[in-house]
Amino acid sequence: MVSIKQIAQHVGVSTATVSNALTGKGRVSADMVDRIRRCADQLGYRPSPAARALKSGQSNILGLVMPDLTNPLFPRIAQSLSIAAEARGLGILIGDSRGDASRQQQAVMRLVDRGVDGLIIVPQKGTSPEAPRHVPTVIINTASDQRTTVSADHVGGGILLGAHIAGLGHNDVILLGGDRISQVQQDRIDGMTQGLGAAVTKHILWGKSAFDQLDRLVSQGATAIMATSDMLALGAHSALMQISLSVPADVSLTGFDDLPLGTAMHPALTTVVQNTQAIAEHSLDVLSCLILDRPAPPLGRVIPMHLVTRHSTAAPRRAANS
Amino acid sequence: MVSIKQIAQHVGVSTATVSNALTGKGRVSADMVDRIRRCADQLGYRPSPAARALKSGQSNILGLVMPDLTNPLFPRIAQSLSIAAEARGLGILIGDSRGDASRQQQAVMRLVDRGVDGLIIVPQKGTSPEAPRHVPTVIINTASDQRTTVSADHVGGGILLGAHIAGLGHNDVILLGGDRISQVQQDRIDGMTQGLGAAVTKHILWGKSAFDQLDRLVSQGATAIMATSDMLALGAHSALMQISLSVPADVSLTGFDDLPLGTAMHPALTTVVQNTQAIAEHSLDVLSCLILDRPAPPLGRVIPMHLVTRHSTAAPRRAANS
DNA sequence: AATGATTAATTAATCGTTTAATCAAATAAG
DNA sequence: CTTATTTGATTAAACGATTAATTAATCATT
Repeated sequence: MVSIKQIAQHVGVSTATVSNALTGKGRVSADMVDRIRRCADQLGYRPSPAARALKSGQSNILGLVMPDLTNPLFPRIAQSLSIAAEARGLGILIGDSRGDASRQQQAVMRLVDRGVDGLIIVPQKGTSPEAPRHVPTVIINTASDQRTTVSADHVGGGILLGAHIAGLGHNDVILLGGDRISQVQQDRIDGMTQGLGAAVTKHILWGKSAFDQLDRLVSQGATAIMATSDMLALGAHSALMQISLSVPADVSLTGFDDLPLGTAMHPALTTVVQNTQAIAEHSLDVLSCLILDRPAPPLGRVIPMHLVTRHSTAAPRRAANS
Repeated sequence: MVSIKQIAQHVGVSTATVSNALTGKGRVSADMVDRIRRCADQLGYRPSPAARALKSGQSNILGLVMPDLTNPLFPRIAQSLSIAAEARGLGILIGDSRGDASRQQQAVMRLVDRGVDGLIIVPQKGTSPEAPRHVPTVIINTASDQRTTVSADHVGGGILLGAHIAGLGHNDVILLGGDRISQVQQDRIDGMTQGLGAAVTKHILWGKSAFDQLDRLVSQGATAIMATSDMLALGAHSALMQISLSVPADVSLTGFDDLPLGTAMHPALTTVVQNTQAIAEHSLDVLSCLILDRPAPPLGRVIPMHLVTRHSTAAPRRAANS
């Protein structure tokens, strides 16, 4: 590999001058800069990241810890972060926390040992990851998580959906959660509850076993099902079809997150999107400030979600119990 | 941060001795090793990756370039790679090639500039990424791609599915591809064609507009639809339901890749899984050899796929045209 | 007891880059 | 014409770890 030393030799100056010329610091005459630049890219010089990291104490690399990636939302966040990081000249080292909290902790440690400048953690549901004191960290979870610096407004998203469903005239609704240990899902349920308003009857069910109760509840008058994720909504849709109920004619259905499958299924799913781009940008803004020890990064910011109305929701066939 | 130098000072020896004691090289007395070890973890010493990388010329970091992550299979590969890499003491730096070939090329360059020891590239469909001469690279694509060192056996997977469908007695089948530019999908189609055998009538359709033709082809006698991905299969399923055809009673349906949505939908999708774990392991084996300049890494290996029979396939209602 | 072999530690150089301190030459000011 | 000041470069140290070469001390051998 060609180093600054070789350039120095070629041009006949000291390495310090080469460094100064290339980084634009110190005093170097204009035409010397020119000669050095020319020589550098003629020789195909690429600065050594290791040497820079060693000298500066900064790797320009961030660690990203993600939960099990089966949920297609996480890759989207990862991608947004990757794009945003790249724009800031930062690299992203991935760490998988697959499964339990202890592995998550291990992943954090490994990344720190690799010399990352900062960490972005999307916690396992129900866990509280801890980063070493001296490593700047941003946690992306949900607003009601006290430690969180950045998150989508899951409650707000729920409100949007709830208001939409209530606005269509539904007044007996099933709320479907996947795992009650997840604070995100709790917040979504809370939001939906708020959005629906006090007048609407609500049945909150958790887990896949809930599918079995759909039949009974619908026959007792429920006219809409609101799931805490698109995937769950797909499952509910399948369950409904088994008992010959159609969406949205018999039952309206909503999801969360706007996954690709939401447009692949029929009817296309009414759902709520989070602006992963904005979350990524803001996470990095905060993290950059923390790393540079800059004052008062705007903490606890919440990124609004947006309603995507498609064809899985409609007015109820007739008012059920009122 | 605590360095080797501070330990040396504490214990009252030279840094060389500390280094030797900690790495187990050179000559150090047993109890000196003990004292140094003790002091090291009392002070909370963590070796500097930057310094090591500078001295050794190896970063122990691999670059992973992935196409647009909307396809949920890629995260799964990323996760498998991440786990396999970790077991080998390697880190993974991600690069997003979102969209076009030129960005993919940029992503490769950026990773190389960050000093990765090697690259793993999952190419954009229809592109030929190039890594700089001196950077060991493994490409994960499909066996018919000449440059590829590792891949799932997409043709074999297709054969498995084709044989399964033919074995059930179907003899008029629709093959559904998403994008004909993708070599992977071409191979899958080829495999399915082979697996079905010469006696079966095949209609090959590409793209989402193909959904419109399903009605006609089925009424003309087609009894099964085989898609090149689970997502596409979900789309087909929705299209079928719109024209009141049920799966598998009226039409059998198969996918590819065993995505989570395959079990969320009803009936659960018959599909084919790739062993991402094995692909990851083998990729890293090959890459490690290339990096260490070891001889003859087993090239062009193909990892078999496995059939997952669920409830979206059944014997045709009655033999259509024979 | 003198020589050689072995053991345990140290010295010093190195990886590639940055940067504070220094220096010589040229220019400006008195 | 001497004294400041500015300019453009160099020297040398530093970042943290590794390692070949070296030295000093211990032990065994004849």
